Amino acid sequence: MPEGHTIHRQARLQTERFVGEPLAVSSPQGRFSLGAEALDGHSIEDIEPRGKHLFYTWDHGQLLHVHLGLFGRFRTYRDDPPPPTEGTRLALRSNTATTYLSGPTICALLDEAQRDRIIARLGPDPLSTVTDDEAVRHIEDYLSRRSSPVSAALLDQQVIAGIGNVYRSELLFLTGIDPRTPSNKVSSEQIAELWAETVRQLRVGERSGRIVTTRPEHVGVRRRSDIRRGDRAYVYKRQGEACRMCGTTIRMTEAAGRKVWWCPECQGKS
DNA sequence: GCTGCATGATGAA
DNA sequence: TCATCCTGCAGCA
Repeated sequence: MPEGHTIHRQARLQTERFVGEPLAVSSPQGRFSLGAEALDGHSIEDIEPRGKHLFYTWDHGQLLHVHLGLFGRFRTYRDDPPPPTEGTRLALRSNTATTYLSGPTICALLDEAQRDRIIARLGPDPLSTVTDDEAVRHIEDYLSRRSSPVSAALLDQQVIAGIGNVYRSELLFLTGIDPRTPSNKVSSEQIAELWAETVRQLRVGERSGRIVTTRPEHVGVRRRSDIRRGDRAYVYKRQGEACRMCGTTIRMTEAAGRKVWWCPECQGKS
């Protein structure tokens, strides 16, 4: 679930459901009890997504920081929520909705200086208001200074904030870039295209709540909504299978300690 | 029931 | 590069 699109989607949905009314806040699991106590009965004024981070501003000035990490998950219920599971770190309850957070890497109160430091370390967020020129310039600047593979750079949140391991493989495929290309050998045109594709894809992900990068005509259906579960990606986790574009066998390698999949024919021929 | 793996990130070595 | 933290689930006995 959790790449940048999930975070922005949650910010949007939770804003609709929770902002502006007093909430019952608790930590059924107990690991955030003190924090929950400090928030209980107060209301959220603002929820700000940045890359994979969520920052909640409360009416009494408290700041809540949530990062889902690899396992974190929000579960939201409109009417009668089931009892929270044992692992529920944070429960937010309004009159009409309940959200349970489990498995986050971070769920903690912080101050403005700490928040600002986190934000300062992040590259442009494709779902926030940054101009394309600024973003491309930032990425170009960063990539030009390194010779490590572009696939490693793409997981670095300082380069682009919000890309994770699924989008990494898919975006490199969609832009025809070989994942092993040294960062400083990626052309300006490719960087501009990579950014545009990133914005496009994360917007689709934010709206649909899932990562779907394939186009209907490439997976044998008419409409995007008909795309089957196993057909949502061009290369991610498809090692040994045929490329949906050219039929070449998809390959896998590792970069930045995580798996990357790519098509040796569609990527890196330029 | 147990094992391994996963859309993440950090700090030590 | 490795170990570590966070949870859930598929696959297997």
